[in-house]
Amino acid sequence: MSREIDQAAITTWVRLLRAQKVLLEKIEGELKNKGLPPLTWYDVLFELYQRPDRRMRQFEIGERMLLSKFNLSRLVDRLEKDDLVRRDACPEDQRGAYVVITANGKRMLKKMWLPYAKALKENFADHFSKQELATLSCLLAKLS
Amino acid sequence: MSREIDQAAITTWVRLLRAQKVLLEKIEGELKNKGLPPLTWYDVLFELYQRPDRRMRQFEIGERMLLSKFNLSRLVDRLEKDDLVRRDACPEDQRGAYVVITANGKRMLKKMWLPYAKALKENFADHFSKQELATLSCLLAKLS
DNA sequence: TAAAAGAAGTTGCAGATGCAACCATATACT
DNA sequence: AGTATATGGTTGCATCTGCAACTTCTTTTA
Repeated sequence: MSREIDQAAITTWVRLLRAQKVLLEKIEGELKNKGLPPLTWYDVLFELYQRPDRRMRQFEIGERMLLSKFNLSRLVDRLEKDDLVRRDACPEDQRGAYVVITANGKRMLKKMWLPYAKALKENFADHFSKQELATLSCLLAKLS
Repeated sequence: MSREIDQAAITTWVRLLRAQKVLLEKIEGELKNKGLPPLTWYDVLFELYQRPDRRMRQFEIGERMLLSKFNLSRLVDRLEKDDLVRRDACPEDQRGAYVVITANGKRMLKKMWLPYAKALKENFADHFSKQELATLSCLLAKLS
C-alpha cells in the first residue's frame, strides 16, 4: 500500500469503466430495439417481485438500487403511469406508501428478461469460464 | 457454454454494476466537493493532453471515450466556455475542427487529478493486492 | 406534552443525455 | 464532371438526473 496510486490500478479502473459502459449500451440497445423500457425499470420490478408480499417502501428500493429518493420518486411515477406498479396506502407510516408490482408489471418483468439475459450471456457470461467468473465475482465483492 | 445464463454470471454482473456505481459516485462526489467539474471533463482533457500536438478531432475523442457525437459536441462547448479547450480550424477537413487543450485546461487537468487519484486509491486500489489487480485487469480485458 | 429534529416523498429548476433531423463538406461511383 | 452517398458536426426536442427547497408525518427530547 504505497502512498501513490500506480499505473496498473488506473489501467484496471479504465477497463472496468469501459467494460461496463459497452455492456450497458449493448443491453439497453437490445431492450430499446424490442420496444422495451430501460434497464432501471427492470431493476425496480425485480426488487419488488423478489419480495414475498411483492411490495416495498420507496426508500427501501432506493437503498437496494443506490438511487436517490427524488430520482426514484419520478421513476415510480413513470412505472405507475404504465400500470406496472401501484402505490398502496401504508398504515404504519402515513408519510409514504407501498410500491406494489401489478400483474402487468410481472408480465413486463418476464418480457424484459429475455433480451436482457440474451445480451448478458453473449456479451458477458460467454467470455468467461466458470472459474473465471468465480474469481471476478470474488474480486468485485472486495469493493463493497 | 450452456444455452442458459447461470446465476453466478448474474451475481457477478450485479456486483460489477454496483461496484462501479459506488466508485463513480465517490469520485464525482469528491470532485464536486472541491468545486471541480465532472469526470467526463477530465477524460477529454486527458485524451488531448496525451497527444504530442495536444489536439484531436472531435470524432477521435468520441471513439476513444465511447461518446456519441451530439453529446460530445456540447461537452466541447462547455469546456470551451470555461476556456479549457479551444476549437482550431482544420485545413485538412473543412467540416470539422481540431479540439486543442489550453494552458488553463492543463492546469485544470492537474488540479482534478489530485482528488481523483485519492478517491481512486482509497476506494479501489487499496482494496486489492498487486496480484489481484493484475488478475482483475486481465479478466476485464476479455470483454473488449 | 410541546417544541425540535429527523425521515419519507414530492416538486421546480438546472444541467446532462439520447435521438432525429439537419447543414456542410468529402468521398465514391457512372 | 456530376450526381449519389457517406462523414463530421450542430441543433431542437424529449427524457433523465441531481440538487435544494418544501410538505407531511414521525421520533426525540427537554
